[in-house]
Amino acid sequence: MDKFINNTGKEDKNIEISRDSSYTIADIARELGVSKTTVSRAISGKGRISEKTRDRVLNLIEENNYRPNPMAKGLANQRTYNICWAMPGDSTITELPFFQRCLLGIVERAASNDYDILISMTYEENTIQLSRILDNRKVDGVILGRTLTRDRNIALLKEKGIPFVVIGTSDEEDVVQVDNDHVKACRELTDILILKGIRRIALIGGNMNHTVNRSRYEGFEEALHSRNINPDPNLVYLNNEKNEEIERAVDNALMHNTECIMCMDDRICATTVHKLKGDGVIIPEEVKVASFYNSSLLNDVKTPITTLQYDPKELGNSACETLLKLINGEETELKRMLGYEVLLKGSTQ
Amino acid sequence: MDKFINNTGKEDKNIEISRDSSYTIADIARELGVSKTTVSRAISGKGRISEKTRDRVLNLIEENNYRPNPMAKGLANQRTYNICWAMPGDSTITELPFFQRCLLGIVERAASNDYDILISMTYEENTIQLSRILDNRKVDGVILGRTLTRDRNIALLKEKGIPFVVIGTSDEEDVVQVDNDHVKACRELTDILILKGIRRIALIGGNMNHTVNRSRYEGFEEALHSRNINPDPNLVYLNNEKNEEIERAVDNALMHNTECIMCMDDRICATTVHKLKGDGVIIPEEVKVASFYNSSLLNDVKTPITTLQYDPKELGNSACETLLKLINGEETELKRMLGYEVLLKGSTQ
DNA sequence: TTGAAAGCGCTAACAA
DNA sequence: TTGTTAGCGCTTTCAA
Repeated sequence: MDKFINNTGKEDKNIEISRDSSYTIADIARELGVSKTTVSRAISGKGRISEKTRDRVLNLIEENNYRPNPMAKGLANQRTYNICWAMPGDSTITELPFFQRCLLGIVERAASNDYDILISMTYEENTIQLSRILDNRKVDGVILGRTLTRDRNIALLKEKGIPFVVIGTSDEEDVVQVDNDHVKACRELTDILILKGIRRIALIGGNMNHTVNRSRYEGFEEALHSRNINPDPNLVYLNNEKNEEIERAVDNALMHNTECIMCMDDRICATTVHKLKGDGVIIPEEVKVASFYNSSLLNDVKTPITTLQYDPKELGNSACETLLKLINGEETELKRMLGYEVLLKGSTQ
Repeated sequence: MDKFINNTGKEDKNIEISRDSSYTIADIARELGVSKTTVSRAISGKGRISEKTRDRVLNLIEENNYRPNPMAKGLANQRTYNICWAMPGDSTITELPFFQRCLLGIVERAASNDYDILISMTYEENTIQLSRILDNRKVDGVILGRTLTRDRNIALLKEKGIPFVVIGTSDEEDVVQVDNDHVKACRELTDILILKGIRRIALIGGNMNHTVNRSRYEGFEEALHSRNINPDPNLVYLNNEKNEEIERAVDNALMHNTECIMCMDDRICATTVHKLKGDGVIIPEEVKVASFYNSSLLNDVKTPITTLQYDPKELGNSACETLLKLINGEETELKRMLGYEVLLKGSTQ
């Protein structure tokens, strides 16, 4: 422990190195016998300055481990150098690793541009939390973690006129989006199952206010249509939130002779698999199972599940990159689609 | 959608209400014919001011939905009004709902004091991410989400001299801690099992560099000792990280005739239960199972598992409250212990 | 190429 | 009770 804590020699050295935290641009200027302006120019790289003086300044800065005071810089530039990560606060969703993984990508990208991430929770019903942060002007832009149909948070963001990027899809114009191509991915996975000769595919889905679920449904339907299969309304179960609802849907699907149960996300799939096991239904012999989203929730399942796989960290990274461009007034695509993978496993063999 | 987005009437009204975002204290002063100081005093409540003028100021502020510029305020006060939430970035841990739930409590408490949360990821091996945020001085204090033995992040925080609170336990002096009483909780749960007549209790544990795991082990051992049971070294398996290691531990425990497998956390428990099921071992008839931590990971298990239960949100809330006190120079306890619940379920009957 | 000075929006010591 | 003034630490215009 001594090694880290009580080595006073090291501590002293550090105190010397990092100096007082209120070591300012003025101190540097004085030590070098130049003006604050010159120092500022050396740091920002803006304006003319001789190589020689720039190097002198930069060296001293390096030596003293000087960092500009972010608030002074912010006040002068009218910037906070913070980005808001607005993630759902609903308890069922907080459990999912998806948003944590996005965050990892966001933090990484932000840090490399000397930006930091401020957290806000969002809710379907109200926008007060996000409102507070926007009103307080603590951030230069916002990444919205999920989209809803008629999304009140998007409305709020537009109203406030702050740069923002959504992870997800939105019908509204002028909303910069980054998303996986759920429609295409789900169409492809469904189509593969159809090509395997499966016809009676059931779909158990979640909240249809979430645009991601709409996209998944759309892809599913498109695949059926393109193969001239009429979707059986008895096999489509949407808007299931609670475990009991999902279990009931499984019962109904079995009753209607489904060959394969398609789950819209990993939580639905975990519950479905658990229910099937409890009922002694064997996967894939008696019924096949596939999921439109993969996560560690499905790790502990005996039969590996056929799923679609995305990379949430890359999503976050990309969303952050796009937002930084917006903030800096650079051009960006309005809609950026990231890839996916189809993982065919034992549950559909 | 119109209702939220295109109601230009509403939009206009809002634009009028929230005014230009660069509406400042000087504008208020001018409109009211008073000085900026007076306005500042009305807002902060510091210094003498007549009720009448205060009300006049406050009313105008309300009307115009004025918010002080956080950077100007910060620059003048030498405060950021931000708190850093330093959570583990290791992928296995990011999956756990624990830290998200803590965050919920932290955000809630911070917001009610007009503080915001900045994210930093921490790692066992390096401290660069946290270093960056501290050097940049974007936060007034830090909440460290977990503690390690010989924790480099704690060393860093001490060195920088920034107020901080850890969630977890630390041997070092002068570290303000908020934690559940793991030692006591684990002792109690273990003791209950002993009282049920169980003698051959196996323990499968995780990384012993994490202080939480040390505390759990301590509680387990204390219970055995106090009942004069000699812990069988063949039944204690520590430092298991990968699933294969856990599964091997389960095999060994069964081989050594364990009556009950105690898991140090929910992930270990989920893997253990899955492994037992796969091997056709029936819970609780052939072997009992209990866990020192409960979470949604254990929801989808057929036999409900006996566990200890904590409230991570309360933990976050409490840590944030404590940190705010530290920042404001108020007194705080050095160590705050929160409660727990013992949930006896079918897995130990 | 460099510097003086004003300004970003707020606080607080001091004076009135 | 209120106002004047001088900062907080940085950027930027304008002048040298």
